[in-house]
Amino acid sequence: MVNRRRRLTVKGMDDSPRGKLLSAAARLFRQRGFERTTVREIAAAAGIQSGSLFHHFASKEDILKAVMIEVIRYNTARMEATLAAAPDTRARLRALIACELESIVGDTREAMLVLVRCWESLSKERQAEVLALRRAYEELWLAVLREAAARSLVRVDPFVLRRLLAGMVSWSNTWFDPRGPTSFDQLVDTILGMCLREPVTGEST
Amino acid sequence: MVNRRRRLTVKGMDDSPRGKLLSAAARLFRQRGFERTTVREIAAAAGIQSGSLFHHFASKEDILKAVMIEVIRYNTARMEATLAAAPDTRARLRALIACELESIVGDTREAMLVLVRCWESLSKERQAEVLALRRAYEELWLAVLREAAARSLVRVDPFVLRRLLAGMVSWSNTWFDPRGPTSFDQLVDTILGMCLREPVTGEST
DNA sequence: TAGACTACCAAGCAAGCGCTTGGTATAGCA
DNA sequence: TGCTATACCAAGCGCTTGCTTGGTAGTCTA
Repeated sequence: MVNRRRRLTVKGMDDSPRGKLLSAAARLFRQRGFERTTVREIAAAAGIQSGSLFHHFASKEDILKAVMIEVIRYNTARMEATLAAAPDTRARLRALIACELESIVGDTREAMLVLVRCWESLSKERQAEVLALRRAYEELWLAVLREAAARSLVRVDPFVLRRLLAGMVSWSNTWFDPRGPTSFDQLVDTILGMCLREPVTGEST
Repeated sequence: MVNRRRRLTVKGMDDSPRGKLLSAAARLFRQRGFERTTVREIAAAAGIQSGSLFHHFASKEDILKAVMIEVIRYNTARMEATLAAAPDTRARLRALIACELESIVGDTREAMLVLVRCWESLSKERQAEVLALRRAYEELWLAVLREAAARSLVRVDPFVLRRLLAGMVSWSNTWFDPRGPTSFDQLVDTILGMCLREPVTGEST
């Protein structure tokens, strides 16, 4: 299902001049943080001079926003496709966890870290724009969690459970190593098991 | 037990000139981020001129490190005291969760957010110094989690469980409101219930 | 051919930053 | 009294930053 071996380029971050800038920016923002990444560095990483960069983006902050928007779009689409293929509520819940974890530790890791770590560097206006897009993604989550609660699959209130899950998955970027003792699927099942009313068979790690 | 109504000053951040600087810095770093907080702003918030600040700290980054060290010390001491008063393993696990949550959403909220959010702004050398101190705190966690696993109180491997818990608790700073529908104690019990092998009675939110 | 569009270059501006330097003032102690 | 330590002030240094400005070059279309 989800290809975890290859770190794919986020859609929208292709080989066009704009795409190259976004890719370079995502990587540098993740490595150095937004504030400590200069436009000269981004331009150099994309193979152009710094003044040229302002032909594509009005400001450094607009680059940050664009990185965030691209990764949200990509992962929302993936989540929708994956949900559509899940046969029941429990499978859909597992798919949510797996997709979000994949976005954080897999192919869109860099850009997702930018979303989480550079959020405060975005102005309130731009945050609002990004949040508007993020809302659709969050609705996917809440719809499935409400369904799971209605079927007594989970014990915790959907609002709270979503946030506890977001914490577990987001934090995994600080420690999860797919080559470590815990595999990706094991971690997904562990997290799922912590949410379900009854333990999952064979879920212990 | 834990006083959650009053936002206490972190020890070490008293009314001395140095303490006033640390308090001001913690607040500004949390509000603006490390990079976007200038030494002029910190000095002004503490009631002095910016040049004077370097009498107390060698660099801006040393201020950041000091904020982190103070909050780790304070919370480690609190955790130790709280654990000493817990009668059994389950109570100790609950105490860990409650203490960490209190540090994140309660009295040391500002400084804890600085620890989490400004971590990347610290040089590797200083990160190592802070981590050395943090290790004692993490050992408190792992000791209790190992005990819980040995008594079959929890299903998940202690190493993994600690990290999933860290995610849930850390992320709570983005959403938890003590005046909201979920109380502090309810949230503690919810998180605890997700860790235990058997559901906690009356734990649903 | 000329104009519009895309994409880039090079130079440099204005603002702001962490930190230094040379000083003053006060308190405590021998 | 003189020295030391603590704590502060004020001015300014050298450097960095995001962005502007004036330009060149290539492609496409009427």
